[in-house]
Amino acid sequence: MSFAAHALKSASEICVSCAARNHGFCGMLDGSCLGLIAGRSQPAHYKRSAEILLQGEETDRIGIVRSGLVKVVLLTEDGDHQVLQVLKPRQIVGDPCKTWNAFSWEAATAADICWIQRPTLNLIMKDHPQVYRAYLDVIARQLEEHRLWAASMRGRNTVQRIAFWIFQQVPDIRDGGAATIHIALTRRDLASLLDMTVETLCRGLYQLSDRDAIRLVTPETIEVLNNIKLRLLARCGDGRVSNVLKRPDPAVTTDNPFCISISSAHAGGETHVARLRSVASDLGRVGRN
Amino acid sequence: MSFAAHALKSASEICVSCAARNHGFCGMLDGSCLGLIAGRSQPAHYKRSAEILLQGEETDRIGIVRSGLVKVVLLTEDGDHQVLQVLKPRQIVGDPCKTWNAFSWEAATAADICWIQRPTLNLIMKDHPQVYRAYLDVIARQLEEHRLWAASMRGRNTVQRIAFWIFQQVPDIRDGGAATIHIALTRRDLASLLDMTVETLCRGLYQLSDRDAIRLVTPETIEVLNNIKLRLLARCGDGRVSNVLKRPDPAVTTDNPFCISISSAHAGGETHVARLRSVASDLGRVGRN
DNA sequence: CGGCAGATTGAGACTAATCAAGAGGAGTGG
DNA sequence: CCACTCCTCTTGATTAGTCTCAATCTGCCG
Repeated sequence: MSFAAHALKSASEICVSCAARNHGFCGMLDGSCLGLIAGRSQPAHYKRSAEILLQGEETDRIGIVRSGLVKVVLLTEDGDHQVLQVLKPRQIVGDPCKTWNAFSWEAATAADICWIQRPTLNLIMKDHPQVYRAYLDVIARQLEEHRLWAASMRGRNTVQRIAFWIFQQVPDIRDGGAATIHIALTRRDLASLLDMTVETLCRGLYQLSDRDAIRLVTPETIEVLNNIKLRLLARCGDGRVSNVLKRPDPAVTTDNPFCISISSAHAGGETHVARLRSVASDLGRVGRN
Repeated sequence: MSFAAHALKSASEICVSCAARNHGFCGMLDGSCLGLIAGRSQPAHYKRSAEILLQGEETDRIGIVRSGLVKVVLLTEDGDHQVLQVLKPRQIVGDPCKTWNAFSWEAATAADICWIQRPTLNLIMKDHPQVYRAYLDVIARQLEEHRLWAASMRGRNTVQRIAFWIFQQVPDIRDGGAATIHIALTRRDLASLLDMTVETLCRGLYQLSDRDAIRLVTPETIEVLNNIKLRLLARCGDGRVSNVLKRPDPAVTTDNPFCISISSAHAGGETHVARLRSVASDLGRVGRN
């Protein structure tokens, strides 16, 4: 009992500083429930490129990313490893329902994982259905995120994909200002995530640099010089983008039409799509079919 | 009460013939729980290419595919349709946790959907936590499936992707035998799913036909003449990736399993690539030649 | 200092998109 | 019945984009 109390205490102390404490899975649980789980969870630290879960192995625990980045990789028969997704803090490592892993999970950076034994979680779940709810919510978000990511990679050439990724990394939404971002992933991992070769990634970065959208400070550090230009490069054909950028269009610079989120893409019906299409044609978007 | 009893009865009758009855979401529920849900569900029929859920709209219901194929599409700003995934019977339509839809769901073929109002489901869930469990399981499977699909599309050229897709459609695993499969999707949808243009899809199909792997009976019907050749053209291993990796390899289970993924891919690069290349030549590259 | 792994740059080959056009089928209206 | 349009499927020629192979450069560690 004293052990349990001690465990509970230490875990709670850990939870205080945890990024996932008030958000995601843990954030959806109430105090008593969180205490139960916290008392039975085991934090673990992983160095960069350490294996967290190995594809094909059996595991009876699931984890929550506390800090760092975790990549979901598929090991193919030819020994290649494909980065499918990069998980950020608060997201879940491992497959909730399967005993064996369909993928490998590796630390993309130094990372902390908070582990919970699956049987323990199942026991808690019996008394606290809200755990299911929290779990479902996080997994559903990861599914949506992955679908959106897959969609983002489509219909974009390599430079656009790179620009899009950088654009997503920019912490603040303020346009025009300069932001310094740190590329935590290696070139190899980033290239695999963006589905291209390292060489192409490298060339693409320098293309963005040549166009004064970003500045390559060090191989791991880039500075976003022009966020608007970056965003345009992320979604438009390179040919006519420069033309658009040369003539400052107030409609584009201030109230950028690409700010329109996907959710509202169909709200306006015909006229909305028509308007978007006209904008797209202005920018020379290379669409398919 | 009599109405409820009637609804329960009719729904149960529908359930009897439902493909999802004993599998997936419904299959994980026990009798009483299933009865509760069945009594409150509404079946609906959709014609091919009918909108099931519209991207950006709000919905308070989720659906289960009873029959037919449902495509998850993302409508881009330029009015393009991107097919992200194709859902088969027993899978779930709609986002479980969000009130607005991040994607559109459309009937890829004539399809039947079994709808459940979200508030109703939430009420049932309070008393029957197993519903959460079932729900989580199905969503997790869809996430895994989508991740696997994304991985399958990578590192394969267009002909390999087409061959891979056809190979997945073959109902039986019997090698060597001829099987006739029906392409339920339109060329446009299939091309979008495989991330290529319709022209490329068409050319690829005829390349497979020229190599006597398949025979194009009608535009919608193809006959698999040589399943082994098809699999080789798809660049599939003898088994699934997981099966290969499931075998306990002492080199893998040591403290540095990473050596087989990254290190060997680079350090032993020459010989490894050379070996793969020889295999590839055995399989017959689908180049122009 | 040399080895080593990662990052960068260059030249060439080749895949797949684009543009263009023809063939076939389904529906419509005269 | 035909002509007509519209759409899907198909094939051809061209070109841009990306991968491959190769070499160079960098920082890091023993």
